[in-house]
Amino acid sequence: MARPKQNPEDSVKRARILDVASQMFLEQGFSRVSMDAIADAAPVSKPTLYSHFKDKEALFIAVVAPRCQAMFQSFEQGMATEDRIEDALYQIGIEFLDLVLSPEAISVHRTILGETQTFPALGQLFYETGPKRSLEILSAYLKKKQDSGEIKQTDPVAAAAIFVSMLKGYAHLQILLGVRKTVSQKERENHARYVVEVFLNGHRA
Amino acid sequence: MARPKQNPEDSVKRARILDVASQMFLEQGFSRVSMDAIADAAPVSKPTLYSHFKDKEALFIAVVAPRCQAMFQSFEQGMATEDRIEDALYQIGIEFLDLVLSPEAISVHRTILGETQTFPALGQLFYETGPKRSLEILSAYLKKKQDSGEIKQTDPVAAAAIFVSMLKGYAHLQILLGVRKTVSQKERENHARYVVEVFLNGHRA
DNA sequence: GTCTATAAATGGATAGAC
DNA sequence: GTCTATCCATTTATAGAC
Repeated sequence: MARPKQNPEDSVKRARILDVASQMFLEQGFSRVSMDAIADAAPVSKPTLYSHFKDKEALFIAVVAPRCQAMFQSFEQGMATEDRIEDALYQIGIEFLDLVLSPEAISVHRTILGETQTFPALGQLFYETGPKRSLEILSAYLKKKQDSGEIKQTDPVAAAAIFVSMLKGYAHLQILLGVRKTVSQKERENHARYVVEVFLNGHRA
Repeated sequence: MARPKQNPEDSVKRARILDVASQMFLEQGFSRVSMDAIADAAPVSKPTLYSHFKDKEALFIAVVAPRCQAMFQSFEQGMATEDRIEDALYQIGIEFLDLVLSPEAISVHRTILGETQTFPALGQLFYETGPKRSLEILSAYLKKKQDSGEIKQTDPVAAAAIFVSMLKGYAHLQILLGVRKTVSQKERENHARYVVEVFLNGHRA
């Protein structure tokens, strides 16, 4: 973990390694990518590779962990809008869909699921920096709206979970499974609108 | 694919191979399991292994494909009940949860997601024998209820998708990620009840 | 830190005897 | 079909020169 030295050349190579390793791991999964292939693509020699990362597992974690952190940050910000609840939920919905349907997020999601058995800590990390954070933020928002009487008093966490689950819907699964490639902007909008409607009908005060 | 011969000994070994390969693949994923390990665990020699299955990929498909088919059959049957729609949806919900939260289904789901890049056909197969079938059956049911005026006229496929997505909820993701191990019967019942309520409120005629 | 070269182990797959 | 034994490519990881 500690950077080997202060040589500026280091960080360049280290960055290159992380870059290609990231791409390859997220594309092919942990087991199917060899350290040789990473070294060749970086391009650095294998001893250099091993001077930066203790072993293959360390490199994998160094690649995937920051992705988990970064991915959900954009989502956390767009939550502060003070519109009518219909508009706010719709906006949240669109942003959430843009996030979880992005090729980046799909790759991370798929890769982590595939290696959950091997790296249990990674599944935990992903969940806590991603889905769990989203749930906390959204449920806090819903709680506020419950207290102000705009929606019915129910378990805000359960409500948030159901909202997010509806949003993901079948499209997310289809893309994860490779059955379809993209979801058009128009589809996202229609879906988000529909979800907000069902959700609000189910939680009217 | 063609059975090598009619020797009764064959099918026994073949079954043993499929049995241990199934367990190992679903536990560890494709890449992490070696043909050596399978042969050792069966236990058969490697040439025997290769006499039954052309190569590792063929064995993997022979293991996973039937699981996809089998898993969802139980679900398809419980659909014919003629209760009030509240009760029917609740019953469908419970059965669906029992299916997708079972260790078996979780293993299959996780394994296939992990290997989707490598075996695109498998993702397709899983989707079509599993989620797609469920969607078709449920949406046909909802269509009937729409035509009889019990619920609002909307796109029945979208409605079915949203219902199933709510059912899976966060519990499914948490288990896939290894964050939690089980969901108690009581939790399933509460969740299903809540989902049915939200769904019906959102689709009242 | 970086390289070339290689160690040591394991992977998938097969030859040839029975 | 089944076995023992083995081939050959590839894997992770390191030694030793610069």
